[in-house]
Amino acid sequence: MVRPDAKRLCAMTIVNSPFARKLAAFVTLSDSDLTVLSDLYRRRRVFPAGRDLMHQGQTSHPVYILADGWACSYKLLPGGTRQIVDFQIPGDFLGLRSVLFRTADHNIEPITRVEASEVMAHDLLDAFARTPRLATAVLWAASRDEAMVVEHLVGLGRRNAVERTAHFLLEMGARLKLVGIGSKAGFACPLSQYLLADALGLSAVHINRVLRELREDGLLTFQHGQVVFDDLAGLVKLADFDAAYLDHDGPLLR
Amino acid sequence: MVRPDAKRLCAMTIVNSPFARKLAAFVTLSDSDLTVLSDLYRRRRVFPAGRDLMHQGQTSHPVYILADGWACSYKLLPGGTRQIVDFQIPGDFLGLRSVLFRTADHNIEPITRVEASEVMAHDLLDAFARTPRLATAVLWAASRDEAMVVEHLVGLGRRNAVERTAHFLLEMGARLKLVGIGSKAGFACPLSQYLLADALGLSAVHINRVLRELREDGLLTFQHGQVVFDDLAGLVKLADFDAAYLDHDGPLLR
DNA sequence: GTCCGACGCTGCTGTAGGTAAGCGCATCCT
DNA sequence: AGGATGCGCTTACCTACAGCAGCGTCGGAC
Repeated sequence: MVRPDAKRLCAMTIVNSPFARKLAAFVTLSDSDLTVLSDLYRRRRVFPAGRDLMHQGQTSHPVYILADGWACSYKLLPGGTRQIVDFQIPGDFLGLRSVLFRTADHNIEPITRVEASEVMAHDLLDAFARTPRLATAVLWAASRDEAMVVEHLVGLGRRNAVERTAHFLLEMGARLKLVGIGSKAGFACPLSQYLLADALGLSAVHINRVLRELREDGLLTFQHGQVVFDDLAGLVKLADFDAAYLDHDGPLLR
Repeated sequence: MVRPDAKRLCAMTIVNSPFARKLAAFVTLSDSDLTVLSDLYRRRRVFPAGRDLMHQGQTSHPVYILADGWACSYKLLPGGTRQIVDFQIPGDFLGLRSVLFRTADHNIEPITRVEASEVMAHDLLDAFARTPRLATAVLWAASRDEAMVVEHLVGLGRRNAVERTAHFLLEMGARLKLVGIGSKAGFACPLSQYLLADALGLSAVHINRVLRELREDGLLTFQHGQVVFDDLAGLVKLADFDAAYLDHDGPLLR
């Protein structure tokens, strides 16, 4: 049996993890929630940048919680091109959706060196059974992820390159702020223009044009791995970005 | 208490509903699963074509199971344009995803006259608790829906107009075949070229050209509300469509 | 009847964004 | 030092698609 103060200490260390910070944005987590959470963190693993850690068609892979670094999930097309569906940042799940299917339907590639905790599906369900609030928070986070995919889809279908790029970078800013990396001013961004292009359905050359345009219009500067929002209000208006997303500080449900 | 043979009769009538047919494609449903299912069907409602039955920003709306007709979920953009995220056909949920959020993040519009069963979130969770297999099947169906949204996103990002249109119509064909409407040969399709355009991120005029092109190449005919696959193999190849999707007849998990 | 609105179809013109190619500047290797 | 290699940046040219305008057909309202 663990002594209460040791438990507390454990909860203290976990509370600043990106995953906990993200969930805490949806519901207020109790100490017991946090200790259950910390159990999920045990099997920490490290992956180098560039080598896929999940392939489409691969059967029965584990689920990870990203602790550090960036990854992306993408699909390959026969022409050799690819479409990046979403980027994962600290606090996000890797491969949660495809755990229900026996086979993954997309690839996941670490963009930087990545640290992630491997979670057994069984342990996760077990944790849900013990702490319903945690289950609610995770489901909520999953719904938010899906809503972001939908927003991405809308952008690809009906927004032009500039709006789309602005919207994307605003959204990344909001997500990073939520887990304590980055702020309203900007964020450190390890994405190359090629990655941006594959995510936004554009060519790398055109991404370059778009970034220059945004820079020259005094809206946003993306240089040397750093995104700076030069005119946040202007960007939000241009991209039709839901600003509530960027702003909320406390949990939505107490 | 219902007599066993009455129960059986009830299960017999429900088994041919689109919803049950769809779930049965994922897991084999027992008689008791089917009776639980039939309880969900009680509050049947009818909606006329064209008038939205859910608005983005609307709070605390119910969930429906579509029994007859077509609907679409879409998002409006400030320019007055819209992007259709997905079409719903018999057997599909309406508004399942946004039930976790307090407010819906998209609109749902009936394309034809629509019959749908209103389901209380509580009843649904109750049904899940009683029949885990049903819960599995529903989760599976939800995952499939999300996978389709992802595939739609990939199409918008990296497929040209012809491939995208072909892929879309193949997918609708596969979905309709699953619930017993339509076949490998084709299906009845109430979508106007304007709706197609809003879903595929194109203009209605260009959809028209694309459909003509597909027709002239002997691949597919879409005329008078009827889609006919003239050259299924050619279409599958052109669109890079996952044919396994179209083929499976029995449940994936027994 | 004839008016009117949906919807489908086509031709013309403009443009957003793709493709190809090349340069500069880092970093890494040998 | 010299050559790879990767990434950012730019220019010139080309195409897939949008926008607009117009015309035909069907079906419903009056």
